[in-house]
Amino acid sequence: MSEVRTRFAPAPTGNLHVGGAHTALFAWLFARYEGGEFVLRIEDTDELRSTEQSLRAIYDGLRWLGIDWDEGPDVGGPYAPYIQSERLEVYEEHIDRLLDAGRAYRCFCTPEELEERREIMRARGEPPRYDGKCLELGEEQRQTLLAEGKPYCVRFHVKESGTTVVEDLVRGEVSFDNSLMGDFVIRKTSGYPTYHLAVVVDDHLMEVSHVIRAEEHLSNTPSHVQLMEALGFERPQFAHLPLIMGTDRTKLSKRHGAVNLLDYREQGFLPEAMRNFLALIGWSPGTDEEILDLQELIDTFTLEGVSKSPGVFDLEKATWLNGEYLKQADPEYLADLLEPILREEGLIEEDLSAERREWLVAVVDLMKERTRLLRDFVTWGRYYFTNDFPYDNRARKKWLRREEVPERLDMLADRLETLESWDVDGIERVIRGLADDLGVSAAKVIHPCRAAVTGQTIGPSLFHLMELVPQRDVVARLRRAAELGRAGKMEPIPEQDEQ
RNA sequence: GGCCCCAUAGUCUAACGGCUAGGACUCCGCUCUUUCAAGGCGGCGGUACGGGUUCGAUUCCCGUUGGGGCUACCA
Repeated sequence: MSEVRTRFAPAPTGNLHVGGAHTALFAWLFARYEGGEFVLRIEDTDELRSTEQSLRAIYDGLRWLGIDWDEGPDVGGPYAPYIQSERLEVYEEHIDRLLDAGRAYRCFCTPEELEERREIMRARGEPPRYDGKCLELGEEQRQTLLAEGKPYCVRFHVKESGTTVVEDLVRGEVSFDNSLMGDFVIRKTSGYPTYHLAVVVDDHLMEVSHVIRAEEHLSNTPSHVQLMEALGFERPQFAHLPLIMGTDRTKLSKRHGAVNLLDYREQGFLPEAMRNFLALIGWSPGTDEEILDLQELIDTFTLEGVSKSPGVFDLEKATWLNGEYLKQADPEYLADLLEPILREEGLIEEDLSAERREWLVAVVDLMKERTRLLRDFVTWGRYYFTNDFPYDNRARKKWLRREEVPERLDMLADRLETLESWDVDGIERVIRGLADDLGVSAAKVIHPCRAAVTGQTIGPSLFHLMELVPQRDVVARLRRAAELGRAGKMEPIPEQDEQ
């Protein structure tokens, strides 16, 4: 009775989007914090838009974030099945009960008629709700229409007066005027139940204790409550979460670009960072802590900490947070995540030898301090993997096009070519030695060398980075840059962004 | 239009009537360093507005404004 059971009940239409993931995360965290159960239920009562592919995307997305479910379509459970299209008889039964009790009735109005009448109501400035036409149907007319085989849907007859009060754990008491509600459809002409009927029946049958969902459902809740009352169900607790909005302050949707959770995996987000970031939209642990691992999230999550106002999905902050996670991450782990990405870019071979793998881990360890997304490894870190990298304009302007540079690069190439031990100390000795012999500061050699070897003016410690690039390649890069410089081919590229 | 929700810097948030409204992202400056997109230090910037209640309002009440959600045989 006091057991907490929450659920995430997505419609398998399209990808798991960020908003859905946010809702799922909160419902899951609450269940975990309370030591209760978390159920995954698939609401595919939209027969036309539901797809198998979408179902897989939901599984993938949730798993990626580290959200697991105690009961669900794939794992089963005591209240199976967990896919609504497989529970049709259950809904039918409840619809019949409402029909028998006179709380629901068959409606023969066609969509066209409905639309027409709604239009009229709108024109008159009235709320465009169902006018109750078929409620007035006499038994005889009903039988005739039925006998004619006229298609119908079933509508729930809402209370005509009074108010319905919803007790919400996030928002407090919210009341709705019953006279403003229209009789809504609970069984479509197709025979499928609508969301409103199915959600109410399933939450009851599956003994969901806390209905945690996004705020867009708050307005539907009085309808659900009336359905529960008519069916004699006990009310669950409700908690309506703030919506996630795009930067234009409307509900995050396809229009905003990347709303598919898994797109962020593609972009190089770590799941723990995305999870942490999502948790921070509309919730706060109440302290200044912002970087919270899974266990900390579970330990500190409460509904009291959930805010009422919607939050904007701030990609900048998500990226920063990801960078923080990257810094702290185990290089072996990051290398695992990076391998497929690098392979896809053609930057590493299919099978990594133990030695190559070790090298990759070293590259990751050196770079992770200053990356924010895994993808940064293939852009900023491209020079570790291939000699085919661009020279950015800063490198060109500051060093590579300068007159004295080519000669120095060649001298450095000559000395490095014969270096016996290709390691940090050896490399540093050669570079500083050349600077000494030239009577210039070390920086005057270091900077051009970095520009020639990486194409950039910034990056990790030069000596450490060079150690990870084959000696032969470094020498070749130095000579190539010298040659291009002399040929006047190191001028800044106009169309390239210079900052 | 109707109903419902919301309102602390550009963004995410803390403060649940009582210190100079705290933290984070972004931006800017300084600093360390061979470089910075990393580190360290610092700075700009906020209680939407108007009324109440109160000794005292970010906080409570009302209104205004603004934003959002719902208004489907989608969920």
